[in-house]
Amino acid sequence: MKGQVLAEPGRATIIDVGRAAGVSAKTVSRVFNGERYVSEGVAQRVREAAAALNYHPNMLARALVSRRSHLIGLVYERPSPSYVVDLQEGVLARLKDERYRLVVIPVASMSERAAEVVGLLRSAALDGVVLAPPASDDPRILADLAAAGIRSARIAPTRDIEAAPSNLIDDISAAREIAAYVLGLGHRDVAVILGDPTHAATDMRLAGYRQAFAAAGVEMAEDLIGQGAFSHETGYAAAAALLAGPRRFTAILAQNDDMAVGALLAAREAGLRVPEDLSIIGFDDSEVSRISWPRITTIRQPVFDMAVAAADMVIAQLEGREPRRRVQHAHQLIIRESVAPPPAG
Amino acid sequence: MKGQVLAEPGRATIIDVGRAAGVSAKTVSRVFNGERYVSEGVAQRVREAAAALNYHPNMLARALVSRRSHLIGLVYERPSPSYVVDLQEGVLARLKDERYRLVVIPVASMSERAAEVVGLLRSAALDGVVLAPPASDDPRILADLAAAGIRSARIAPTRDIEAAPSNLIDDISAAREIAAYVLGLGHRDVAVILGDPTHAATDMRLAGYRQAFAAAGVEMAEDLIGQGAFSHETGYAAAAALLAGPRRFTAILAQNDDMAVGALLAAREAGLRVPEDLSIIGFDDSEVSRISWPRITTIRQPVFDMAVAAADMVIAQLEGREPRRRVQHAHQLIIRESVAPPPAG
DNA sequence: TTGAAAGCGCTAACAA
DNA sequence: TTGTTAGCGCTTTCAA
Repeated sequence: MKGQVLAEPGRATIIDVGRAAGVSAKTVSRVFNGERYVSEGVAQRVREAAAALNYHPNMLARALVSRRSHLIGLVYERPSPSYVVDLQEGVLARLKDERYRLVVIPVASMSERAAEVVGLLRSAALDGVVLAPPASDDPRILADLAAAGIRSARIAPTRDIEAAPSNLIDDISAAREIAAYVLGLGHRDVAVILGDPTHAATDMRLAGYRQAFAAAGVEMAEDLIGQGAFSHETGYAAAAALLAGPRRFTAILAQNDDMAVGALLAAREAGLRVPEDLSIIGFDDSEVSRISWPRITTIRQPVFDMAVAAADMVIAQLEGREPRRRVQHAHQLIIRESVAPPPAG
Repeated sequence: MKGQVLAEPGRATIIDVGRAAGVSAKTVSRVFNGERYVSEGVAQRVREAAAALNYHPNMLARALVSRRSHLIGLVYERPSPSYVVDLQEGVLARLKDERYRLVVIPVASMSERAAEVVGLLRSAALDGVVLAPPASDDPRILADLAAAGIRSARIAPTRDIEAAPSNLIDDISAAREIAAYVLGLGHRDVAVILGDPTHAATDMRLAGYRQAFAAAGVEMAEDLIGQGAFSHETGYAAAAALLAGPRRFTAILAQNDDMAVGALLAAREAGLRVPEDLSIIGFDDSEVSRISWPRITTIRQPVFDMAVAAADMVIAQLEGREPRRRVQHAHQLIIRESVAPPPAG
């Protein structure tokens, strides 16, 4: 029995391995980090000793000395489940095989955000973060992150596009296209359901709709603009309110798919057939748009790809490479069964 | 100029704060950890110095010395987005205000799992993990976790219920109830769409169906049992195959809601009305069951609550408290519009 | 190609 | 009530 004993948790350290292999701790470190200048014989001995002792490097110690936690955060405000999962899977796809881990940081609401991000900065020891809306548009968050030396990349920001690496689609053009498609089918009385007003996409998409109406020479009815917040429930409520109002319309432009599906339910309850009596249009091409009935005509926004690219931008910065500053991702009009020409009458 | 200078990252340490406040590092540590035995005057000075230096504790250093990363993992195999999000939100709800962070660890498939979990053990420095199916049923994973000293709690395990803290519903009874309900309406030719065979819930739910059939004295048609894997697509495919087969049936028992919605699509494409011509039954009460049309009759499984409880069990262990070993959560039959008595003919 | 010494920023244990 | 001394397990000098 020597005076030195393994710590109670029984976890072997680099020193134990070194002792067992008859080398210094530094040499063990070299082997485990794949550094050059270790003779193959020594490396072999070290590996055997490590295996025998069931040694695994302590990430916490590594993190302390290297100042790298290998933790990447994903900050988002809970929209629909499928959007969140697309986002996460995209980031994870890029992190895979990279030694980085994903920490999810959903924030409940605008008001909570400030405190939430302070907490994020102070306590989470993140190396970098991917910011989804609306955090991606918050100048204060960007400033705090930069001040704390936390790398970031953004999904769908609309302001200060150059402030941090960005991944975008052209929301205005996309909204214009889909509205033009609807108007092109002959619709003239078109309702709109807006998303959360704190998300900049809400304004951009509305601007795109307006451009399409202007180009078609159709007046947009301001009293047919309902307010939602990107959820199924708010889409349902907004559509129900519009349908209960005095003004008739033959199509609804919802600013995302969840609200479009909510509107679908409201239409059914009002006894309307979709698309024969009422056309319903979404945005995002999220899973619900594909599994609803009828399936929703929408704009495909490559959330997964955007998340992959954002994660890549964060990693590039962490590795000292220059990240791409701004990637414009392609959107696409997806025509499905929820839209038809307006009823003859 | 002293010889000692702040590190380039400019981040103040506990020593800098101590120097500025005229106290030792340990005293600063006491203040920041809310320990007793610090006079209010000193505490005040320390706080002011910390604020002036923009000091924030280094979590990595804390983690090293306390042997706590404050990271909790969530291991799951990607089922539907709404299930995943329910799970995450449940864990996060319990972690909120607890200084723990959630690291998501989706594993692609059974085969990947072993290596994935080895990686988890070795590299992620997790304090604890919540295991969703099918990881929650894997004895090897449980053994490895225990060996590594990582606390765990499980969602919906079916084997070795006492091996680690568990959260369950009574899948057999639940499946029996919903099948009994369908048989009670008069259905006799009932198809089944199974979930992923590697998930134990698949077997349990089938067993429950069988019990109901036996109790009703109805023979279960083995050639009406289709294989799915819990996804919308597999539900669609399995239902389409059954509908294309020779044998008629008036109801489909799908083992989750996603597959039920897939079956709904297949029924529509086959020109069948749901529920007039064909009843469709799901399981889980996930979001899709509420937003589909018709809405799906299903069994409510409180995934969110189970995740909250599982996170609580992990935290209890980390704090040295005795966790609850086994919580049986209540399920509930949710009757909606996708089921009707069999057509008269 | 290898090792010794120093220290990352913090806290536990003890002393004052 | 406060401070001192040792590390946590690893990597980074720098020397051999």
